[in-house]
Amino acid sequence: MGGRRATRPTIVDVARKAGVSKSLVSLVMRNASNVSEASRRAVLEAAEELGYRPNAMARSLVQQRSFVIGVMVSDLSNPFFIDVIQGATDTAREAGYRALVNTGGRDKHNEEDAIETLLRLQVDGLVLAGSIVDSKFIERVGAEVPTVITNRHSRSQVIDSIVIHDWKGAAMAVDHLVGLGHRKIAHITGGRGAGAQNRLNGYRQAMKRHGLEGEIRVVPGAYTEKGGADGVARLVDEGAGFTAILAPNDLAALGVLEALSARGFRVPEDVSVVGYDDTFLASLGHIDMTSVRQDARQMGSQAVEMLIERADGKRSSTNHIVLEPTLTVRSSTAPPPFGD
Amino acid sequence: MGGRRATRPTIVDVARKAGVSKSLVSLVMRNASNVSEASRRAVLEAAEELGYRPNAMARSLVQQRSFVIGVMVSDLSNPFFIDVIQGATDTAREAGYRALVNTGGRDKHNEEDAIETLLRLQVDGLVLAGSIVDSKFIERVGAEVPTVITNRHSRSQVIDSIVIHDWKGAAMAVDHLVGLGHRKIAHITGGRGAGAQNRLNGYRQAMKRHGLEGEIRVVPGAYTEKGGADGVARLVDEGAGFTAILAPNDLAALGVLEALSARGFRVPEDVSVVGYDDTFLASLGHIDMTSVRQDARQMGSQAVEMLIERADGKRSSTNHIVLEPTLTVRSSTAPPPFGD
DNA sequence: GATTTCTGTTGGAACGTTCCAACAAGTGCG
DNA sequence: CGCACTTGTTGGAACGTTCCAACAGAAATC
Repeated sequence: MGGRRATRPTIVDVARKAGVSKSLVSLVMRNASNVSEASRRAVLEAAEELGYRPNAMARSLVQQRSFVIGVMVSDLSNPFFIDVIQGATDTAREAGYRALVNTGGRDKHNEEDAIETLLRLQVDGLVLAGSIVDSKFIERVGAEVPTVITNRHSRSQVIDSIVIHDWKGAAMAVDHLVGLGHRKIAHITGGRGAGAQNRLNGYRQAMKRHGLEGEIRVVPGAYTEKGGADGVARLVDEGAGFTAILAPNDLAALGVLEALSARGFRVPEDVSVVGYDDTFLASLGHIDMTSVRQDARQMGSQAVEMLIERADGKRSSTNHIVLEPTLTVRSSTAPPPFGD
Repeated sequence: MGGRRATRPTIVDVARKAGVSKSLVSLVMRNASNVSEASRRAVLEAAEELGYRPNAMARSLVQQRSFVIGVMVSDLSNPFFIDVIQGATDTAREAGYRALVNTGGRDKHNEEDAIETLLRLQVDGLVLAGSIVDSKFIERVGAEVPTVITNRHSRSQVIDSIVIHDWKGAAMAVDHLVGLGHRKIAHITGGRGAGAQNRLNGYRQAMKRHGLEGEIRVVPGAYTEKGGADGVARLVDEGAGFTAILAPNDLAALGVLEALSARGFRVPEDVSVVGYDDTFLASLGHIDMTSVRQDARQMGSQAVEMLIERADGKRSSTNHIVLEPTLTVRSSTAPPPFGD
């Protein structure tokens, strides 16, 4: 049962069967123009019968191009990156490339390993989505193959980058809350997560701009549910009041919601909450949370476009792109309680 | 800026630089045993200096093995499959293989295309996670390369399969609810989704087994938030009472929760809700939902193990594995309201 | 009718590896 | 000392494709 798998037929087998040269088979498979109808049919028929499938490795070996774009994504469990992948995949497909995903699981060593694997497979371009590996490593990689890094600020001369303006996103959230009448707006940070530092700065600046310098409240957190919950615990322990919380991302915001309700705070009546990333989590009916929207799909898509430009030799200068965030307002934000 | 990328150094360049033959370089790179310390060092040094990186394509071409396992996942936005990928990736890595992910986005044509791409890359094995392509197509694929299909029942003589006992999972949920005292247990189905039919059958059988044949209530739904919400609307419209709902998966269950709360039902005081898959969604503190647990990671892991067994020629019989679900009880289920 | 151009086809070199049979230089043993 | 064995190294063939210069035959041009 199952049986031995026959070795796969090669171009030579097809040629023999169709009674032509292997070169002609090659031409037919790439549907070149100067092939007679008769030969074309004979070849296709033979190929079909044998179940022939071109060997992409042999092909890239001689062509020196694989038409594969590697996507190394640090953290698959973050819905944000899933969207990046989808954008990259679709755009690659439209351009005649394929996107292959490898994951590092937020472990530096595994990430390097994943990148190494993709490089050995001779990918034509590399998207590093939220990678945590050293700049030095990335720089070396970029010298070998067109590379775009996302969600991480870069000044490299070699690597293209594409980020969403974290600073501005945080500021927009603050503006929204201030517009609703809030003054006591606290921020739980994303720790050493990608973009967290800029979001923090954006928060600070915006508070100052609104003359709320004295109300700045920052507690350390992380890009996880627990990070958000811990942040709330800290805020409450410290005693000073707050009427709104800016979380570092959506997952953390969920932790915030949970921790608040456990402590008897109602959202948004007592406290307003703003998430970040606007992943599907924020849009779940049961949650329906205001969140800073980052267009992850667009990000993946544009990253691939940049790579293909480079691969085709259409560009040799380095691009650092900054996308604009927007704010998706939902029902987790409202004016502060009376008297605050 | 950016500059022209030099062509990559090959094994011959390293050999020349180190003053040895390319064969010896090859041996060093695969760290073979019979190499003198002196040569080894010379080679490694030269390789380092040139930034040499073995070309995996050339290697697989001659070895007739790529040590790559392809994972075609139909729907990246389902957290369940993300876990399957993680399991597959980790297990592959431990066994000296790499897992590369390609996605079809729930589109039949794109899925076939994704599979084709992986095949042309000469993967040593293929995991089809929740694929919706024709059995006929899959059967042909399986004749070429070791293949495991997950979450889809198969009787194939060629393709291995690995599923979780959907029938039993649904029955466990019913048992749990009956144990709490429920009788009016409704089921919202997953439509044509993978495993949905079996879950439905499991529900029916379990109801009968408990002598609740007359209480069977089934409404059509889908594996989406909307599917769950629509199901609730239907149940309410139809008028007959219910004290518990078995959703077809977690996402749908979230829709159920939302629709219930919009209609003024409290969970679990008025209605108990059970989800399916036990993804991270169910465990979110804010949601904390009882759900039928399917060990997705284990599934991905075992799929890869089966592939490697085949690739190593250690097995030629076909395996159809059925994993056991368990029930994770959380706070969305409780005894029915008094009097029901 | 000779030359040029076009059309369709071809065999061999190349891509960057691994495999393999063969070898030179030691090392051990009777 | 002669022989067998071991250790370390080697060049060439092979993997399955594409590229390229070259070709034969037909069609077009003078």
